Amino acid sequence: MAHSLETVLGEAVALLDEGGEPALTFRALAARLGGGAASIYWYVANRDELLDRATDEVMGHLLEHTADLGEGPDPVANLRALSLALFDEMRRRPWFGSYMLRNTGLQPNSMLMFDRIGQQLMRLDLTPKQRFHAASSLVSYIVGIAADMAQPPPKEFLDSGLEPAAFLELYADRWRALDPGHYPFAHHVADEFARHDDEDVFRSGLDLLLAGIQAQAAGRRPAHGARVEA
Amino acid sequence: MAHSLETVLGEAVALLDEGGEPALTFRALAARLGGGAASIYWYVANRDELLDRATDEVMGHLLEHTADLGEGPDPVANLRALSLALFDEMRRRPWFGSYMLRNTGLQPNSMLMFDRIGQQLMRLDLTPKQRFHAASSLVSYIVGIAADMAQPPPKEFLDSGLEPAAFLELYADRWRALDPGHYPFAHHVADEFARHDDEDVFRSGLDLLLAGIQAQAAGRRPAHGARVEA
DNA sequence: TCGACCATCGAACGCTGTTCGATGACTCCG
DNA sequence: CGGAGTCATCGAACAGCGTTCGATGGTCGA
Repeated sequence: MAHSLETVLGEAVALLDEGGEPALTFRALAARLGGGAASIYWYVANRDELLDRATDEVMGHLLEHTADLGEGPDPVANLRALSLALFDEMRRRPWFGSYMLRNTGLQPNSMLMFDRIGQQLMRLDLTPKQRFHAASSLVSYIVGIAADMAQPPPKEFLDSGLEPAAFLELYADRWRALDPGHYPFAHHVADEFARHDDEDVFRSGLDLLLAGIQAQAAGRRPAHGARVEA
Repeated sequence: MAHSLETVLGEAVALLDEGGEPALTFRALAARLGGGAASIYWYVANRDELLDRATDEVMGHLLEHTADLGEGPDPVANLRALSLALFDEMRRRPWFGSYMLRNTGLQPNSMLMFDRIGQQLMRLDLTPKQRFHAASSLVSYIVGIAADMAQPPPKEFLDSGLEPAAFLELYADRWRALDPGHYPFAHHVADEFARHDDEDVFRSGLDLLLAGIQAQAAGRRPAHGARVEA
């Protein structure tokens, strides 16, 4: 069968989309491509490189689709838009976030995304060190949220067949069942947890970071227009 | 051979400390315990549960060693101290962070740590929703940094035998070799990257978040004593 | 003394990533 | 036209993995 690096990566991404990281198997991928598992090694040195290239592939597409997101007048708004685009992609592909930050040197598109974030920070009045720290913190935060959402739903959920909201409520009940003496906070926020929306949580922490960055740029004066609510 | 859940988890943690997650093998663990691999299944249902319990084990020890870290007068300072304790543990055990947030229901100690963070937030003048968002954001950020540090050093490094600082400089050179037109930010912060210290970066983002939280508590007035520099 | 339960064991199964040598197709050069 | 050589693919095999199973002996209470 006639393959090509593109078709290999394309099918690899499809496999990842369908079953997550454990579903990406050389044999399963070979079956899709209509050939033997050994053939894949012609295009890729090992499974790690396959994963790297697959994630960089989707990062490349994401960069294309968001090419215009850095051109707004407000750099902070651009950072928010860029971060939300990453969040959307991670919601679509839970496996994606997990491999986002292993910049093993290859992964040029991940590096490009990092640079895009940094370019917005260069438009703010910050020191290079502040900019480097800000970019790193933003990426780490995004990846942290990604790792959270990448957790596969416990099989209790898959078995129960409940709606996500109902399952969340069931989970909140488990919080409420804890000993209030040892877990006062769990009780305090059980309701919030039951009703929470992942994107709200993401936006909230993101805005904390962005407000802090903007405050730095404004020279410690209170930031204008920075959303610190919610 | 006579095992016990404690010795099993203890040796599992030792194995993880020595070789990271891939080193934790049922056969390797059995060899350490002086028995067969199948015996481990008496104490643990499968490898996932073994990992969960092992991480919860070290989280338990961490909770003990930091039991006094929530008693300071300033909740924000307590949050910083708690976060730094987690950071230290992740630096000591790179594998630890990766498994910190899979709260599959078991993992009572991870839940306890989450609650401890929340308890400090309960001392701040925030809405329950704000507190839930703040706790989630803090944990996500910490985990994101953890994921970053959990990346095994590329084998180029292990082969070269260079000092970490020298290797970092070599990496920075690679940034400097990129096309400045496509990667302006990489050039802009290459020096910072070469000299950066992981803990500084962590503290920086952490302070952004904490400053934002404190600003929320202060009702949008500029926060007192929140470190926004660096 | 007998049965029940606890803890452990060796052997095996099915799966994984990966390697190797062979095999055919295709291109280029004399 | 013919042979050399690279390209791409293949089947088979290897070592390792998590996991299961049935058997085995040890320990305890009745």
